[in-house]
Amino acid sequence: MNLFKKESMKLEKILNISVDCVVFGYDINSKSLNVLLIKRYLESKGDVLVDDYVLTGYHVYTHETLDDTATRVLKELTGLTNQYKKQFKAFGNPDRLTSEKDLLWIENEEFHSRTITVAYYFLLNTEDVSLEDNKNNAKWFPLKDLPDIGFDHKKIIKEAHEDLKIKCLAEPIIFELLPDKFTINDVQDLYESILGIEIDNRNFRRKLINKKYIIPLNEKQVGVSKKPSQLYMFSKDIYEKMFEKNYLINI
Amino acid sequence: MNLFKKESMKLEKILNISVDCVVFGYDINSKSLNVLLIKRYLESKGDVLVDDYVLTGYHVYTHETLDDTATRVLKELTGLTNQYKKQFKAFGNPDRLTSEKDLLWIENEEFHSRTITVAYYFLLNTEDVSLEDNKNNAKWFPLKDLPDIGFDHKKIIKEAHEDLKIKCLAEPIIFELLPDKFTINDVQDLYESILGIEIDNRNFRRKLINKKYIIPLNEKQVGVSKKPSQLYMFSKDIYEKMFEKNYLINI
DNA sequence: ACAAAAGTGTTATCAGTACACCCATGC
DNA sequence: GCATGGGTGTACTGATAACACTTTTGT
Repeated sequence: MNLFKKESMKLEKILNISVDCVVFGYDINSKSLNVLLIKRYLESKGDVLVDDYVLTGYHVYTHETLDDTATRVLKELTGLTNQYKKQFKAFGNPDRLTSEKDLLWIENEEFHSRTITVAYYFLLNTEDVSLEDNKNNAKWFPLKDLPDIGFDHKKIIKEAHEDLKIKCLAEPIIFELLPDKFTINDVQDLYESILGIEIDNRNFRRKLINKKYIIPLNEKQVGVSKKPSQLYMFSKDIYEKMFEKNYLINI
Repeated sequence: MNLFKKESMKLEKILNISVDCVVFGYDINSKSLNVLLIKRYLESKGDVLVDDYVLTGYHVYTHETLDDTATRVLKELTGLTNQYKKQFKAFGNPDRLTSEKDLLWIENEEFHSRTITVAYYFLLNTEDVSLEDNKNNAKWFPLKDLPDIGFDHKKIIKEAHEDLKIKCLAEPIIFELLPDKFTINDVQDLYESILGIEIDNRNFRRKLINKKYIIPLNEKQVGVSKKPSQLYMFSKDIYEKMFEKNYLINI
């Protein structure tokens, strides 16, 4: 297969199947768990017809896996690759794109109103994303304070959040939302943001520090106007070697 | 919308989107966790071209939710409705239906080789299913001893099993695989089947009996040639009232 | 010296684990 | 009376939960 052919194949979109991405970004300074949304705006003869936000997503190409579609969509929006990615659910209700606004919007687009979307979420920290001059008017919104959202994307975000809640209790994916070097309190704040609960600091500290894959660094925070705290890193290697599948039947 | 219209709409298939169902059935007598598969057989001029098993599945209709498709597929195969159902993953690799056998099979069928399938699993007990004169040649196979399987359905079964393993540790879905009245040892045997581990009987007993939603009945087994054991039932009501989301960060 | 957040210890309770024998029943 | 699986108790260990004050730093 020559390059030209490969390129031309790549451009065949499947018109009724898309991938939508819930991009979670943690802002360590404001301690806010955010979602990256893009602007949807349409006006006609001075009337604003559509003015809200949606998830980023795109058609699946004929010769592309679903995972590849998700990776491509994230790259186009943020420039990032190799972020944690999870396919969590497909959404395919016949009425999912049939509100008045959605139909208006779809008129100008290539995709069907009867589209099934495979939803992914990504985990990253907001600092890694530059939103300067992005063509989509992408913007971070706190999960707790979302704007007006189009299609069925509010539901998709909600289900992504539910899945994240469960998953972050069972696997160390929380570190995907943090910078490489973090403090114990950062991790606690983030758990509290995701789960919406309060955690006892002393017990949490002890528990986390006892994990062998949480490694203290010979470094402290700099440039903070308070006692600088100890920095740690997460070792995926050590975690995987331990293979800590605790078969606790918690039903 | 009149009935005729509704009926005719129902028959519009989406040709590149399907739902596949992994039907898990527990056989309490043989203590075997089984999967329900249907025969795929094709011969031409005396040559057997295709002879293996696949999951049951079907196209999504245009005016149908994904959940409804799954429910319909299960009903057509087993006559059952209202069984536990979980959408666990979408499979959409471009090469998922492109083996030689699969292409031969698809020739006679209405669906595309580039089909995306949304996979569900169902939980039930084998006793509830009658396989007398079923048109699909459906048959139970132990998960540990599967036959030759077509399409990418072996992978789908494997991932369903992984999801079930995780989910049965976190939620009381295990009782969906058992009859209404069961013994403590039944539950233990089933956990052992699903997880592939051995569990200490005394500890397991204590743990389970202490759950408020495990209710002892004034009944014992009958017709067994040994000491008949105490029967219990699971109370979903009590479970839900307790709302036992133990936020244990187990990472 | 003050503000702000970091960091620290003890006790009580609960849950998990390891382990071996007697019991009730149907045949 | 014997084979079969049902059912039982204890001691140890480790984890969790509740709880309030001192320390370190930058300004």
